[in-house]
Amino acid sequence: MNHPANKQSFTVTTPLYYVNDVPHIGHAYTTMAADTIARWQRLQHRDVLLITGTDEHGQKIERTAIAAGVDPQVHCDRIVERFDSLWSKLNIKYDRFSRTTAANHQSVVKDFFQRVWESGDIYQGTQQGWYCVACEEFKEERDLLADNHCPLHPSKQVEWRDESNYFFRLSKYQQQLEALYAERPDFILPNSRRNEVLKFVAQGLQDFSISRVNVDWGIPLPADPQQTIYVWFDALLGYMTALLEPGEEPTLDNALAQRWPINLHLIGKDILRFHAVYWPAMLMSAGLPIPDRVFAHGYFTKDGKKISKSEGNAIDPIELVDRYGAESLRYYFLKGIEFGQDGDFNETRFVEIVNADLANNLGNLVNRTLNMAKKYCQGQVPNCNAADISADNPLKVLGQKLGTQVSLAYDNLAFKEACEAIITLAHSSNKYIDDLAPWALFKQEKHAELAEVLYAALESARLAAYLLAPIVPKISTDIYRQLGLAIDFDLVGGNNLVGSDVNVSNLSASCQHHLEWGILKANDLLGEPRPIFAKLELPLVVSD
RNA sequence: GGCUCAAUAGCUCAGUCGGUAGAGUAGGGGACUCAUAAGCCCUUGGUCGUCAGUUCAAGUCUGACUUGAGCCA
Repeated sequence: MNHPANKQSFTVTTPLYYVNDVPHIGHAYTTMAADTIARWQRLQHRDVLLITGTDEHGQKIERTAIAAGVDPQVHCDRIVERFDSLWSKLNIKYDRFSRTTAANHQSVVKDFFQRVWESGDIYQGTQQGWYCVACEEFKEERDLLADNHCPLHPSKQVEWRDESNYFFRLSKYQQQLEALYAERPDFILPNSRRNEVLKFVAQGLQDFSISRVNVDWGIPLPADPQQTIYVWFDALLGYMTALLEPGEEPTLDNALAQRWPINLHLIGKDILRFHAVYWPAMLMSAGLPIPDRVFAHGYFTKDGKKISKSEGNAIDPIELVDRYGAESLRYYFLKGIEFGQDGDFNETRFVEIVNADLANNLGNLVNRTLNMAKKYCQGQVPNCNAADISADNPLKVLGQKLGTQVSLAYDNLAFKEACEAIITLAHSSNKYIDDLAPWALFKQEKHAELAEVLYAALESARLAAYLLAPIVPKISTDIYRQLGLAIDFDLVGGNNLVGSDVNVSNLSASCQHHLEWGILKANDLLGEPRPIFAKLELPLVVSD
């Protein structure tokens, strides 16, 4: 993730989601993770751009709209609204929402197409074969199910196509791609996904078609306006369009002037091939630098079973967030699942994890410590400073290492590891309090010792809150407020909320050293203790 | 059919260079009282998917197999 040439800026993308259907839990997962990374980078004083958006062209959209009796653009607008409202519910602070139907996107696509055209990598050819509209791809006959049904869409029949199309000379880039993977072993992560790509490329690459005839809902091909650009070619370029400043003249050069190449593409494992093979090859052809990293995360099962429409066991993210709230969901998906591996969503486990960590462990730590400070220290930070606390105080020892440790975890997208390290500090703090029994120290009038113990515990809670802020910003803000620190972790970046720009620099400046242990100042006024997280109720067990 | 990854406690997962298996959580018990019946301590849980091989020694290395997830335009 190092980006020496442009160290202060960090650009991360979610996929541009295909608008053939309303958002599902997978969309929410990728976007929560992207938002967490973006928030982390902003806290580290980087100039962050979080890009999300929608991919709106293609025959599938056209047909879905027609079936619903609306204009494709109307259909897209409706779905986009659903996405945007979910992002708002999940407290996602994106900077750019890139739509492939936006006017400026067409110009960028034209410019890019022109570059690839000039490098001689586009040619006209014929493509015959079975086409699945749902996949927007040609299929090999041997892969089809009985009666020409698509293996990925068993309810749909493939259609025979015999088209004159334009092709991209992917085959030309096999060696360059293999060199790229070899030179940059962490271009594709995790490793298991990288292996898949390596094998795929080693089999030999075939040129792929980048245009469609008889699809009106798309961007006309500059070289032949009778055809439209294949959705994937179009969609990947949406990342570039997103880099344009609002109102800027929409040229490719302008789009790439500031932030190209992108630091991180976060994707689901289903679209790895497009991002790890086609996309870098397209960029090579256009003579452009390649993004730093493509990270493919896993899929979910629900209670151990594959999620599918026919099973009717889809997880509706809107229903979940309405029932449990954004902070719980964000915490569960990032702490409860190893990022990069497949995970399971189980409601009981969800409630258990969130309650154990956020209410019992961290929540209770904050609450009990503040209550003691209120009773024993007149509601002030105990009269003690970090420097006065001995170097072998267990919480100081842990706290001084934690910032580095958690930074590393976030930089590696190891969210689970980050949470575990933070919760370990909270546990150690609870144990430390029990061991030293401040209530007894108070009765014995050992005020200096009492101050030290409570200071160490409060400061550890503060550090935990700071480090968790990218995941649970509202809880962190609440803990900070109770500690008497007026920092709102939600006023960080993101153009989808009014007034945020102003606050970005203020915020990262106001918590410049908060990664370190020992920020609370002796005798500062504390806030009123109040539970930071109300426990969730276990779902009723329904027997089938 | 080819390939990738996974399989360890009820659940979710660690397990480095091969040296007789760990954590969190859930279950059981205890002492405490500052606290959200939270926290702390102790504790019950494992033939490490199966079978072979290499080795003084295999969760770990090798091969085959089983099951699951995925990729093969």
